[in-house]
Amino acid sequence: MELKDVILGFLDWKELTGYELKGLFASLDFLPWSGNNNQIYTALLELEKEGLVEKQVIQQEKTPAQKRYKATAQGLARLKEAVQSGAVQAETKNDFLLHLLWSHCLSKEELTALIDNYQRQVETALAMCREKIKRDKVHMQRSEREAYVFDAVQEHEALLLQTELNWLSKLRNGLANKGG
Amino acid sequence: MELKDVILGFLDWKELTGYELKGLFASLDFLPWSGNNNQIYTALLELEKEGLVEKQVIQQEKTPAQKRYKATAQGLARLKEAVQSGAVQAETKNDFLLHLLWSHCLSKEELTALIDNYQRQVETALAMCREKIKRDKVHMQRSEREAYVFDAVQEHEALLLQTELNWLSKLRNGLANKGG
DNA sequence: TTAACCATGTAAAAAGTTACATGATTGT
DNA sequence: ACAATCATGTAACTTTTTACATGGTTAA
Repeated sequence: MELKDVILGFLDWKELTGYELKGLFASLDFLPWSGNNNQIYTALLELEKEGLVEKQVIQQEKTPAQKRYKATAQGLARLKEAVQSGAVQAETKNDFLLHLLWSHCLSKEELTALIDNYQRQVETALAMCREKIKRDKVHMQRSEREAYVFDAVQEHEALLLQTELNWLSKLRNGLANKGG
Repeated sequence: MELKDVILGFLDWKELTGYELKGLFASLDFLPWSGNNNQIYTALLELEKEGLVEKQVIQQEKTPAQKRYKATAQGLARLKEAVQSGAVQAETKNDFLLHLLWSHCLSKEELTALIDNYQRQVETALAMCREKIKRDKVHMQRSEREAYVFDAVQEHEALLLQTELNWLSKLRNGLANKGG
């Protein structure tokens, strides 16, 4: 599933401007695009050229004009196709694993410090993740099912962080039991 | 930690050619670079220019000449710095989450089929992952500690896949309990 | 007055993938 | 014959990020 398909999903859910889409990409951590201007605005132009979205220009008194987009029928058709296509296997970039891989060059104390630091970092990330889920205003809830699914998607990240902490704890114990 | 640091780690462990490095990047799933020619050979040239690695050209009778690299003292110093620097928070690209996010456009049966397919895919990936760990010949074991750490790094991926299956199971139950 | 918000777009740079280019050897 | 392995490197392309460019409003 590429960026344009995800945007299509948002524009099927709600009429949105490029600026609002940027906000969504910035606030939803499970979206693997930064949502910078270049990505969003060029994607919208392309989607429009392909007839998958249509826009409505709204002139405002004090703030600049808005281009409010929504998905067309063809857009929705393409979205459904994308949703039903096979998912690409998830891939994780875990920088800490690389640090650990070459930790041979560290003393026992240095290695312990490395693990301690990372554990604190993950704990913080988990706390922030849970905080965000709580006070997040974005909710896809056109149906009870959609609301449930959206929660599951958001909880996914917290689960990964908790798994990381469990793995770290096991690593720490394993290293301690090996002695100095 | 960038590509050059990881290569430095390998060349501190063992003298290797670009070709052999390519093989390592292809076989170790936790390395977030494909290890294509462009990446490896240009990285090696740069590392050499910076004095972080040095090479030994070995002429062979039948196969092309080898350039066998190893890390220098400065290279090792840079590696240790990189290892001790703060790790970047892990980031996951999970395509299935995006499919799920817009699954609103699917019927109950279509959604179930989507989840079924993905579950089978993850089960296969987990089986392959475990297989690979078993028959893998690459082992960093300059010390007992390093061997332990290497195992932990390899197990990390299997743990993530198992977590994905647990999460899927919970999702499936949750959707079933909501009724049709 | 300084920063954040609103609102859209383009240009340049960096990172990553795929393809091109060469060429002998070994196994099926 | 055909594919795979060994061995190195470059060129073209795609994707992603960062920076440029503009400019009014609102709140601390």
